[in-house]
Amino acid sequence: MGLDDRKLAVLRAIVEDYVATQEPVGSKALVERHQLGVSPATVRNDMAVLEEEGYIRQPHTSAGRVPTDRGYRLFVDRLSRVKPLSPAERRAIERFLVGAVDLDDVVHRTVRLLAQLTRQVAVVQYPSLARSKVRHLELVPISTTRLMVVMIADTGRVEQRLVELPGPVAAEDVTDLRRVVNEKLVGSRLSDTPPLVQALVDESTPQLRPAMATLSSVLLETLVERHEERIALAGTANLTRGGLLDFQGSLRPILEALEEEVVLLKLIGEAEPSTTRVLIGDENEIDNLRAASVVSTGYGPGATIVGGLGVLGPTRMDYPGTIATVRAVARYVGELLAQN
Amino acid sequence: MGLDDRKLAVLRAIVEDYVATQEPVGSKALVERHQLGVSPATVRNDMAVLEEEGYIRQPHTSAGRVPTDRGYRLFVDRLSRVKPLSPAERRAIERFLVGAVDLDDVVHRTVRLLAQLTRQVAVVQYPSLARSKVRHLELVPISTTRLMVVMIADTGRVEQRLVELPGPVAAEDVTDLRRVVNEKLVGSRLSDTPPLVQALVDESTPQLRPAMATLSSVLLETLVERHEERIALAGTANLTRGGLLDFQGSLRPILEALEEEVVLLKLIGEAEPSTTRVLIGDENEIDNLRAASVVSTGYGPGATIVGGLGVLGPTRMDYPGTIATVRAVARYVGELLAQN
DNA sequence: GACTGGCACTCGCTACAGTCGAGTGCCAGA
DNA sequence: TCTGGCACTCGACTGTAGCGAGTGCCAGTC
Repeated sequence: MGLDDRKLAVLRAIVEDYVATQEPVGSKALVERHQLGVSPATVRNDMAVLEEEGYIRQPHTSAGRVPTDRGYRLFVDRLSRVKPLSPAERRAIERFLVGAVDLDDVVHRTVRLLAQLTRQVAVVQYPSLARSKVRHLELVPISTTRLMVVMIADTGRVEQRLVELPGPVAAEDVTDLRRVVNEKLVGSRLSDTPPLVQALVDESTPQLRPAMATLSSVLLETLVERHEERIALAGTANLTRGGLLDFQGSLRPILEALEEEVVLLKLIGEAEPSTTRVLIGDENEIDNLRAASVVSTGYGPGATIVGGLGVLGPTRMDYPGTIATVRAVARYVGELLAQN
Repeated sequence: MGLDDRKLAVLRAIVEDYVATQEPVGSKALVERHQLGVSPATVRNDMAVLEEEGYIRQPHTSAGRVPTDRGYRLFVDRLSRVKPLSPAERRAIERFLVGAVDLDDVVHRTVRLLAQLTRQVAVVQYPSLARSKVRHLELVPISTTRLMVVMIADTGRVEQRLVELPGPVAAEDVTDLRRVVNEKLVGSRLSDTPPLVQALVDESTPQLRPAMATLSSVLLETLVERHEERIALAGTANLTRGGLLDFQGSLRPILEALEEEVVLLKLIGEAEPSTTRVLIGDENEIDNLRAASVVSTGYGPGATIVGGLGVLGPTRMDYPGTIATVRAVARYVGELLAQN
């Protein structure tokens, strides 16, 4: 088990070279390209140990070595420093994000930016409703028996839903409904609302009760229970970089997984404060993504987290660079949101 | 030039066989699989003529024939009948679309349905704002100098925008603004609003004028000029069907094109009433899509068109089936929208 | 004149053999 | 513990040969 420093250096060198060239790396080439201070033969011995421990493997005899998922894991955990971003990248981020006019715009710009900087598939979750507070609820009568409910969250998200009322409701009653709903719900977290919403119905006047019952059930159902998360995606074309070598030749499972919102949420939606999560290959719970790695983190104004963002790419990816970019973008987006 | 009936039958058989098998089709196989009533030799002669006219070609000598874009065009225009949908498909459409709770839901369901039925990439444009009428404009104060404008269109689309006011505005003034804006704009087409919006400013009281000016410029800019179109996409995984044979081996350009909203809009956004547009390979104006075909049509409540939808796939696609499905889905969606 | 059967020809595909070379494992020696 | 040397492995590439689907052409028939 004892991996001395040199063996670790060899592993690091293998990962770096393989990521750069996409070709199995041999002992001779390694010694030439890195100052390891030892001969190829020694490196070979180290490689044999690393292979036995499961950090690298040979695609076939008489070929160089390639890192395994486990090897990447060790590399990420212990052998790499997060690269500081280049000034050019910082500028790119700022330039890209400045001038966003609303939340939609912010999210779209962010996801494109991430895809472009990392040259990978980028995923951004809209601020989660579960973590948002109600800023305002607007009721707009569409007809006498139809209401459009527009909820504005403090994170900037706006959700609307059509409500079919059980019977006609007068304009004054709508005003009443609006007032009551806002008085009770504004400022509260959506995930905490169920009792509040229930109270709404109990406390309404008999006249308003039927309408309020429908309204509150729609609110509960669409905003809390089936809590509507949104996701933006960009950069799928990046999957085709590196020919067919990555993803063992078939993009199919990856593309399929990317179409499932549930899957995406699972990938990036479980963010914890100020952590960057890296899932490498097999560590991924989703079978379709066993050939991919995901780097994700949470973002939000200040220290709170309102959503997740991240990128997905081949296990053979530039982890230090990707991690740095994901973090930086998340931080900038957080700042942007804090300004609202 | 004279293509007699048999030659046309041969072309039709070639297209059908090639679409089904994805392999160049030879004279012998053709005669066996279709009742042409002539010998392979005769078919060969016909093939030679068809090739000379540019309807089919040989990938290489000593291989069968493959339709050219021009061949598909002739097939679509003159040799195929639109297949009626199977009852199972009709049921699938109804089952899928029933129960949609709002426009977002309708669009998402539609695009997934289309992708699933045609087994191709599906694209659905949200009802265009340019073709929508204003149903209601809501102004929600976020702070004393910030307003959220929520526009609800008669097509069900809801757009919101944050407006930074030049100075603080009192609550009563917001009420005034809301009343005025709604009085003037409700019921009008957004594309017709520029003069109306201008009038809004001219007619406001001095007190409201600065706020109204900002508000109206935002309205103009975001809803009319840079008229915000939305697009939903699904089924990209279907691009990987048929191995690497379709799209001459690289999905890259296709995926890139699909990421550009502008491109997608161009593809499906120029719908004309009750026409199904078929663009085959080279006919496509977008270079990246020269290896693909697009089948698109408009949809909307009743006879009006509010947006486009369609699918994109390899030139080697089942045109009759795809056309039928696209039309049917568009019709159902139209009916669904008409109910609102 | 249109169609057919026959025939020589083309050429991609597959299989097989041979060569090359990067890379390895192992071992004796420093 | 490291190193240089050496035999070995095996994938990648090359060249050759045979197979067969498919063609174009032509002479013959209805």
